[in-house]
Amino acid sequence: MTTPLEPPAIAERELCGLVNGLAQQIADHVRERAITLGLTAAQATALREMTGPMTMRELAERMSCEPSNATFIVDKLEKQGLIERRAHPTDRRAKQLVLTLEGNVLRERLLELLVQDSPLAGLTAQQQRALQDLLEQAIIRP
Amino acid sequence: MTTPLEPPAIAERELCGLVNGLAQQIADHVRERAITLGLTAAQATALREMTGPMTMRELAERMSCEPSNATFIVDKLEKQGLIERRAHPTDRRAKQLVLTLEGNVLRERLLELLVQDSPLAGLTAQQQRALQDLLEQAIIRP
DNA sequence: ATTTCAAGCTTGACTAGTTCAAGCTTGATC
DNA sequence: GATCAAGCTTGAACTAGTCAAGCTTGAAAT
Repeated sequence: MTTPLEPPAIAERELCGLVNGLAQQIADHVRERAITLGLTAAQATALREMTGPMTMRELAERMSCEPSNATFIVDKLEKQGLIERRAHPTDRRAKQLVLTLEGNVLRERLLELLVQDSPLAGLTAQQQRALQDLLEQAIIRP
Repeated sequence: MTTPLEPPAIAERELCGLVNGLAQQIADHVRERAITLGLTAAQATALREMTGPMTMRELAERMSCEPSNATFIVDKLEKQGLIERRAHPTDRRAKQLVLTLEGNVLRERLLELLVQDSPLAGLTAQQQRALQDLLEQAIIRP
């Protein structure tokens, strides 16, 4: 059943495992840091993606989840006073999400925490650049 | 509030975003392929990590989750006849997890599917090797 | 204008996944 | 032997996520 004659497939399996491993470490890292701020991982992701005012749909797309799920997450952030649903200036159907002052402060703290002790800290700046180039090429843009 | 004087931190934020992006693509890929085999993503992960007989705790560690969660996942796999809980040969407290014949077959099919059309297919063999080197160095081994 | 259809969001029901605390059996230590 | 720790399971609780249904609104066609 073993196929020692196909080194490329085996290597790619390993590579997938490595990427998965790194992804998991990053996910764990995000979760740990988020918890210290009283956030869950999903809430932290939402906060991270809130680079500016946007609609629910935009946020959902950035988080690659369904709008109904974004509703759920934004509910939590709203209860904590981190985000606001405002009337969209041009489309009355849509909500415009805006971070509160508190939300912005927490977002900055989160981003700082995420960089500190990141799983990528073991690489030199040059290596990080090389990794970035490879990842940019690997990631399929739809 | 913005700090334009710290380019390295900004770059690392981007890099984190890239790794997260790749991780999400891989996760989506895993989920899609798993579904075609009648598995959920978590079940597929468990199957992938079952490189040989191991205890519940070992599997939980490989999946980086709590043992109780492993119980939950293994229950599902056991109901599908893919895995067996056997008595551990030396420790009567522990269970020894073993894939059934069917489980092994499905695992091989899964691993093949995961390699096909992987998000990493856009890289040449040489680039994949370079990526592997970087990831191996980046990943912290605890 | 009016109708029709699509877009944006929410709600409710449901499922999977996850953690935690509690409890049981067994192994190891003193 | 008694005690404590390890391995696993159970049950309760919660997060996250999907899907279908429904409401409001915008856009497009008639």
